[in-house]
Amino acid sequence: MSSSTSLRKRSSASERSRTNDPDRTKADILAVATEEFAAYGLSGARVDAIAERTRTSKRMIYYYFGGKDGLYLAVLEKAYADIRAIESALELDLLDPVEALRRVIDQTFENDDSHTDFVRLVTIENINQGKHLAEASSIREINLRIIQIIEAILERGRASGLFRSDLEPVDVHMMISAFCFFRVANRHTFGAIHRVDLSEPGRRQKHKQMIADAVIGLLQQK
Amino acid sequence: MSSSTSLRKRSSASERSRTNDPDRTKADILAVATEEFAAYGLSGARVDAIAERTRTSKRMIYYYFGGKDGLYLAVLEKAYADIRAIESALELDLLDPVEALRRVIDQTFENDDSHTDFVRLVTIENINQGKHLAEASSIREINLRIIQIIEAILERGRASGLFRSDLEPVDVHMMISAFCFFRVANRHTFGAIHRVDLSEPGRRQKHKQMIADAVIGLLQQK
DNA sequence: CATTGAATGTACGGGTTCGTCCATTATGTA
DNA sequence: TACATAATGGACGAACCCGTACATTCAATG
Repeated sequence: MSSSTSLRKRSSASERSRTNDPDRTKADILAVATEEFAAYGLSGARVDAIAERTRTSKRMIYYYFGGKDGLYLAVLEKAYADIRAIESALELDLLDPVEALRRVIDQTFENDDSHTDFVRLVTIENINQGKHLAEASSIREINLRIIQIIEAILERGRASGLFRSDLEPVDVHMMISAFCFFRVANRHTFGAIHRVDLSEPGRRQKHKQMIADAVIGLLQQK
Repeated sequence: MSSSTSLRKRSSASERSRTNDPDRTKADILAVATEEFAAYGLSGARVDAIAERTRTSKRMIYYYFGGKDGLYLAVLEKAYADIRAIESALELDLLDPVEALRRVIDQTFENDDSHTDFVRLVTIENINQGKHLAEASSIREINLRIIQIIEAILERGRASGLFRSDLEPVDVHMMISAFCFFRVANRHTFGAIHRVDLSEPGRRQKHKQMIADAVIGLLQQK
């Protein structure tokens, strides 16, 4: 038993001596952890399960992230950063306000729809009463961008008399987010109860149209 | 130490012999469990913690509900039943379609806003991929009612030429739910990021007006 | 009032899960 | 090359947590 262990010592080429690669190790852990936390929640996720699917060992999780909570926070920060990076890339200055707003809504819709992990992580953090997010100041900064974008659009829309002026950017953002987020976050219960598949392409398109029409229509009401 | 234990044997009047009351025991467990599951989620909830806060012992949880999962399912069913019972009581036949719809939206808004536990339980069940809800056929039946109510309103609205006819009741319901639900479910993350208190009365009223105007406006678009 | 099943309480065991201790190897630097 | 520090692995322990075996009491019924 133990003799066989002592035998394999740099014997085959495949069992090469280890290579230190901190960045890759961290990124690897983070990727696996994102899946695990998104799938099972904070309390449901298992540190051992994450470690197993990793190229490295559990020891590294504690070495780099301090523990389960630290890892969870890192996952959450990265998820927000990735999503908002996409939104920030929007170039809307040349479009008329209605078209620009439609573009923002389209972007949010597609983001939530294609980043299920992000939606689930945010949901989980809300179950956790946002306690971890409160410590992550970086997340707040990242999100100010989307508000600025909407604010600029509203400004231009008001200037040309298209939009009403009693709605704040943050409220408009909430409305858009609510629709796009709910479709993904509550997919399971809503789908099971009403026997509809919210991810089906046809309904997907319909909903995107609905949301845009509703928000834009609201802003144009006098 | 142990002598004192043997001493208290039907000594004081307050330590009366036990009284069997199955209904009360079940209801008691259910109430405590609702709080625990809503607070910590399915995997985060602790059976021992529930038992401790109960008038009875852990043994009774397994006696009446089979186990943690059975208890969770019972909690979920009761939560849905309670909410939809309120909605079903609406009397809308005499109102004009727009007013009736406004009444439905108002009801949904108030329900989600005042039943935080319900919102959290639904959220948790979605994190759990709706696997438990799929087994609870009762929940589906209960929810058909709200769709029927909306359908009737849409019918009348179309008949008098007020509403467009290309929106299904279930989509309208989703739109209403999405907004009302998100306000409560994502209160923590959204509030922390944008520094707004979504439960503050002023914003609450504003949001109620917004969602009603948006949905009704959408239905009136040609 | 005797009996029987329903209802309840206590104590505990087996498995799981987080975090850490100790040892070892890699890599940059003097 | 020697050394210091960073990076990694394996194994283990202590706490936690779910579920159950066993014992006991209540209440309905003949």
